[in-house]
Amino acid sequence: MPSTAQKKTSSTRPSRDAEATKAAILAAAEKEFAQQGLEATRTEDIAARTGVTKAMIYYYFKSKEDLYVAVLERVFAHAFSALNDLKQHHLPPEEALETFLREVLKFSCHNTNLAMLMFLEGMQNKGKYYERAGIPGIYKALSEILAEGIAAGVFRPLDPLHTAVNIFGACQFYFMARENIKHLWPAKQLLGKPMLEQHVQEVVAMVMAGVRA
Amino acid sequence: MPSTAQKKTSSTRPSRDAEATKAAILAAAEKEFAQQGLEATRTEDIAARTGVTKAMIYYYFKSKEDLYVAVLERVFAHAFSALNDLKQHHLPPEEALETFLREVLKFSCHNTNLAMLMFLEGMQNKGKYYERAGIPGIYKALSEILAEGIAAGVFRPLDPLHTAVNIFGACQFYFMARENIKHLWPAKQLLGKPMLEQHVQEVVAMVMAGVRA
DNA sequence: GTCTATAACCTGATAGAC
DNA sequence: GTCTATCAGGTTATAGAC
Repeated sequence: MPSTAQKKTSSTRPSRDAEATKAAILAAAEKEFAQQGLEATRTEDIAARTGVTKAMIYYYFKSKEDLYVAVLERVFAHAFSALNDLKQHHLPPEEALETFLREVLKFSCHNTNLAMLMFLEGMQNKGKYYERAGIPGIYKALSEILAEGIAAGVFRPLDPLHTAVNIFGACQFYFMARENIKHLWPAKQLLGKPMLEQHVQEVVAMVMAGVRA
Repeated sequence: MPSTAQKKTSSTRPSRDAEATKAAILAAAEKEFAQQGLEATRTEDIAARTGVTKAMIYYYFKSKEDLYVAVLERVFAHAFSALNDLKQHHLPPEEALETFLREVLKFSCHNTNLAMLMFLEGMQNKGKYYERAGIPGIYKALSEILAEGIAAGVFRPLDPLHTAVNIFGACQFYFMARENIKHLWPAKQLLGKPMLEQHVQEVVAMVMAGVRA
């Protein structure tokens, strides 16, 4: 309940700046939607987090749903297209897998809300607001890399689709369960640079070892 | 929006049976809370799913929050204590890890809402309704097994805490992302027995290979 | 134990002043 | 562009009949 609608507009965000206000609303909405999902998010909370009033949300975005779609669009579009582009390169399986993993993790580290938004959208809204086939696409891209590696004999026999899902789990769970796991490192910032770098390293190492023949 | 409050009480659930009604409410509430979280869940939807009226929820549980706590209690208590009991056995690291994995997966397969409930409770309510230290406990139990394996030389050098989190991710993601991944297997039942058994097998194989020295 | 009806409250969305 | 005031609709929770 962040109800302290502190009006620090003048310090951090110039008053009467359309672009700045719109961006601030989008950023605040992203955090709220990633935490609560579409329905449970209150426009009042987004406004408070932004430092403007509720009316501004309806001025820039015509409804809560439209704001939600705008948030998803902004966060997903870039990430998905970059992952699908990797398919063009046709690297040898081991390199392809590591490259793919690092790319997925790059996006997740860069926007730590991505995993949550994707997942809540699927679970709560059944993908109603973001079909795009982009989500199945990334699982398929990964499973194809795995299948090629098996055929080439560099990966052990495994089910490519199941393993693709489980690999994504290893990559994303850290971000999705952060409130459950943060007490494991009382002195560290879970989303700080050192911890994120270690997460990437540990996931890559475990997955590569986990699939190798 | 399951608003068809079909009154099939006489067929599946005898009218005026306190225990049956209470159990039916708990079961329906579990599904809704696992999907929507506490705030976004509507008592009306729970009632409709149960086949009774809203008033019954407040008769058996005095508030939505109390019902939520009852659901968490019922689902978590058993699972966590069983996992913590494993620590007593002191098996060799490899056996201990595989036993632990299979136990975690047994609970997740038996109650496919467990992962979602745990995770939404952490993310949305910051563990307010279910601290119990049970959640950190299971990560620590797993990381201790990993640490022992490294010391014994049977596991490769890895960060035990990070790896424990990532292993849980590989186990649980399948259940949490089910709406995102179900289209990958158009002909199969994601939560049917054959698929769950394959999930267990794939996770165990990948994790064991992923940590072995 | 179960239902219907309703009270009290909250939230998305709009109108209109500045 | 931004705010205040307000409405319509929906939600939790309760009262009281059966």
